[in-house]
Amino acid sequence: MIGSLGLTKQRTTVLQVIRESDEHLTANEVFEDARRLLPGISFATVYNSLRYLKTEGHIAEVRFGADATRYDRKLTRHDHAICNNCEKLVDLDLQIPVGLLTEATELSKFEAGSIELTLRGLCPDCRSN
Amino acid sequence: MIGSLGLTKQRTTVLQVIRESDEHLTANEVFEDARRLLPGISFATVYNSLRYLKTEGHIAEVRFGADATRYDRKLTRHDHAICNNCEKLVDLDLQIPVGLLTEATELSKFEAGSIELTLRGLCPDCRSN
DNA sequence: TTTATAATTGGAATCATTCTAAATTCATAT
DNA sequence: ATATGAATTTAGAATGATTCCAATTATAAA
Repeated sequence: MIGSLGLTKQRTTVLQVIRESDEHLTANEVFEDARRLLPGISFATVYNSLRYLKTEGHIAEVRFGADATRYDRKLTRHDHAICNNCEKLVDLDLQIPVGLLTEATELSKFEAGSIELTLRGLCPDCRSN
Repeated sequence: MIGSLGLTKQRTTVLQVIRESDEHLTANEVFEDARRLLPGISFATVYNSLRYLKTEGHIAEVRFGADATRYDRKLTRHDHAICNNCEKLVDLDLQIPVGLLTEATELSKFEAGSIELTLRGLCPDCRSN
């Protein structure tokens, strides 16, 4: 380990890949990119690292629709818009009214962790076609 | 077909199973229940029926976290709360302010379809333990 | 250094879902 | 009623994402 924080070079590489990408990468895409930086890295390690980085709060997991889980460097709260046609996923920063959060907490009786809004519709590309 | 609407007895059975359940069932759970009502039904047909019923708008699909897709009889817009600990998923009816929808549409440049809010946190059971 | 603990590896295993090809059922026009 | 073509169902194989496992290697602590 490096710096006694559990950040091995494999994990660091996986984290770097996610941080340097603007996309929401799948585990497979992370694997391909990571292998370019660290040729010997195995698929299992990528999965292990993703799990580790997620529980440590370094990355976030996004999953919508039918396809694979995607990973995201963005750690601040944010929302999503997903295209019903091409499945494109974009980030969105909305200001969620406090009242909505309290209402959600009261109705559900949950102890609130995070709140997130998802807009589904047609992305600009799919609108025009 | 029955009534020329594509509602075969297999599809009707699948729909009935979903309508009679209070839970968000996985395809596998739907299969098990459907087989009790219609012993010969196959797994593939359950999947076919789910896809059909979904595109026809008779059921809704819910997917969060890592596990399998779940199906839902509820057709009106609604929100969700998910437990970070036990993954329990509950329905929630919130009134989403119009301003939030317009803001989301403007920022994303999407043509709005639906909007949905997700609260993550600890469910009542997991809170107390 | 030895020793214990944690991480990595490659491959096998699992699980959800889709595909395929053959058999069956259905809708429609005769 | 019957023939014909289209849609549906079926069983099982195939795929794809993810996890598990046992063996090896690296790391941290004594």
